[in-house]
Amino acid sequence: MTDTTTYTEAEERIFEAALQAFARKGKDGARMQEIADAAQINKAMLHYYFRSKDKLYAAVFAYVFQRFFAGIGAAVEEAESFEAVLRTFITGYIDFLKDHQDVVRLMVNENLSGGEAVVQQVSTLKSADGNPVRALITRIAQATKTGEIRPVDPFQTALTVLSSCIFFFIVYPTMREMNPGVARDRDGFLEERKAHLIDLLVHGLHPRS
Amino acid sequence: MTDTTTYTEAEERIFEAALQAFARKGKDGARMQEIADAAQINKAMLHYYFRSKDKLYAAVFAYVFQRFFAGIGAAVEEAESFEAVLRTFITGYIDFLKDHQDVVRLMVNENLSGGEAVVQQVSTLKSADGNPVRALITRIAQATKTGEIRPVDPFQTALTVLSSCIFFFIVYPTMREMNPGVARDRDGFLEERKAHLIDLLVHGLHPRS
DNA sequence: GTCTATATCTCGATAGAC
DNA sequence: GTCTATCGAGATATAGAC
Repeated sequence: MTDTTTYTEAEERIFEAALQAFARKGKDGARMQEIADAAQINKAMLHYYFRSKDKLYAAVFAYVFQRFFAGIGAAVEEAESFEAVLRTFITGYIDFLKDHQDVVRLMVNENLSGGEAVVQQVSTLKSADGNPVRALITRIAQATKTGEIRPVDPFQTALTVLSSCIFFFIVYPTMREMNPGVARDRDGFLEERKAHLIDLLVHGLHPRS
Repeated sequence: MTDTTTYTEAEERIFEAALQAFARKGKDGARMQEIADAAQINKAMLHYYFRSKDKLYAAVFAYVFQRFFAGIGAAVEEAESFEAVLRTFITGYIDFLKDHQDVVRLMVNENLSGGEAVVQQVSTLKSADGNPVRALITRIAQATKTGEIRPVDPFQTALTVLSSCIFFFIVYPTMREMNPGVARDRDGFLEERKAHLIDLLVHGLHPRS
């Protein structure tokens, strides 16, 4: 189930509709009928194309999982100084998340309900040796050895960076309610967020006497 | 629906069972039957006590919402230096989250499905003037003015601190899969996490020339 | 207050005509 | 490939005996 999988026009619409439904209501909460409606297709055709709800979910999740980590990978590649890595990563990943919010929601939903689908997908990353999280961790470890940054735990640091970028999109409804300014100028807030995170992490990781 | 609400013994059991079910499978995915079973009660009694699934969910969410922010509040109070605030908050809040993982899951689930229940609850915090997130933000703003820390955006900083503490618990299944060491010694990992976050943030916020 | 039995509805899935 | 009609499982909710 790689990225090379191709779909017909109808299947594409189903896919997008299913992603949106599963992301908002989870695997159990989503309804085949609403997916069919959103895809402008008959409900019977949904089963004709994807056999069952489980199979549809599995296909959508596999797609989302690859996307989620591809977004990370694209941001780590090709950067010289570690500060440039940090800058590129934070900017690139927040932009990616902004454009793929359903991807985040589905990933989180899957984790909340146990994450059984995650298990199989993780092995995909390992075997391909293209795990972008590991790439980020390795890059951090490298920078601690060269003295480019303070001696920090690479795994913890990577987790902190990811947390700080992703969490906002998860709790956006609460954020919006507590600080209406966030909703009034969402893009502006996200630009501020990038700057804040780069500033905080560069200072937090900078070597000291 | 304040904390002063009292419940009978049976209602307490229902409450705990419902929290667990809603947290793992969401409002739609959770089943009244499984809640009844877990509460060691007849399914009809569930409706006798709480009328409907919607009302049960509303009651559980209100309880969880208060708990979630009370956990933040308890950690901000009574600390002298800002570094002490940071230390107390991170230690206290991670410990709180560790002991109330279903609270996190339910909060996130609600946000993923639109967060309609959040709207009413936020007004509760505002009117009571006991919004602990605002307290944290105020404390950060204060520290920037006295020069105790660098001039940073208080809202962004508070969001970063919360993100870094909470996110791990949301994506734990994925973490465990990518780094089995996390599952082998969970408590140890969380102690490391506290130390890492305190270290990173203290350095990141420390005033510089 | 407690439980059994059941009404009512909704969902996933399929049969079968076209 | 496409659609209508429907089956059967399982869900919420309630009626009514005790």
